[in-house]
Amino acid sequence: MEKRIQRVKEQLHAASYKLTPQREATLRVLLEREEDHLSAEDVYLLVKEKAPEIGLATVYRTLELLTELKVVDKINFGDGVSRYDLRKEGAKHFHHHLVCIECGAVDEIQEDLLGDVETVVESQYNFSIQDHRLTFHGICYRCQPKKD
Amino acid sequence: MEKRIQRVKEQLHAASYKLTPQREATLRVLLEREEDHLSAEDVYLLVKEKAPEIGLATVYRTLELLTELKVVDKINFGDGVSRYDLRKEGAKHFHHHLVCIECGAVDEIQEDLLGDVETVVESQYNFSIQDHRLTFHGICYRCQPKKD
DNA sequence: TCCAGTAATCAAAATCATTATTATATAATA
DNA sequence: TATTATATAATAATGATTTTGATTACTGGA
Repeated sequence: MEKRIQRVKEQLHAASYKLTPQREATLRVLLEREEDHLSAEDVYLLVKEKAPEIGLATVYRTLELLTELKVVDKINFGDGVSRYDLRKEGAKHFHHHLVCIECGAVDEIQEDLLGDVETVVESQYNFSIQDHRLTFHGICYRCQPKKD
Repeated sequence: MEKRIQRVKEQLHAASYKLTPQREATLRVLLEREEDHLSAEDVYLLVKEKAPEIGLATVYRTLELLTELKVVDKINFGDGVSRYDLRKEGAKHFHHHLVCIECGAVDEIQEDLLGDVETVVESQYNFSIQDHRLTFHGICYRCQPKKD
């Protein structure tokens, strides 16, 4: 954990920003809740536990900054709020999501399923892919009708 | 064009809604601008040319209704506004998009590239897929650096 | 150490997309 | 025609996000 914070600190410095206590607290929340897809509000409430004097605007600015530095991904599942996801280190690509229409859970797929598809798109449409976003909507394993 | 309007009219009636002049004007805008990905505001401004007395809320309600009937798809590219796309008739699946990070153009891919991927996801994650959304971000053919 | 200049912060107000409300109009039905 | 349900326009309200203005913290010289 400390190592990752250290690395983000270096990234910030490289872009001539500083790792302030507020930014560090925000980052720690993101690291602790790595598996979740937190909204800005969620992050704010969690950061407040560590640093009660922080403001919502600061959290927004920090998340935006981290997005810019590609430390986090800003995702939008169409539910009206932006969510923030820590990028796996070294991951070039956005991972994929399974959104359950029953319970609303969002699961992740880490593997890159799109290798072949990308090749087709690149050549057929002469489109130079930087990133992709793939979301499946359906019913997750937890909500599958039980057969008994 | 008239045929498609007629068909939507039937769909509306089947769900006990009516094709009011405002709804028809909205639908006509969508048909005329089929290739675009219009925001609610865009649609509103265009409909206003035909039917100046229409209100923004009515456009929103109409778009919502058409989404419900699966006449249009409501898409979110993460730019803060929802966009509305007429569904190709008979299309079961959402089509895919190529979003250019240079010029902002949004192109469409009609073919379903995800058949194999879906099979993997369904079996491996025990996830019953209803729909999918795939967006590639990159540089479109128009913005490719010319080699001269 | 003191100071100037910049960066970062908080709190509050502003903005933007969207939704809810309300009163009115229009159409469908008895 | 009287009654009821639907749809509408205009406006207000909402909720997420951004901007603003005043304040504070940090940095590198005199």
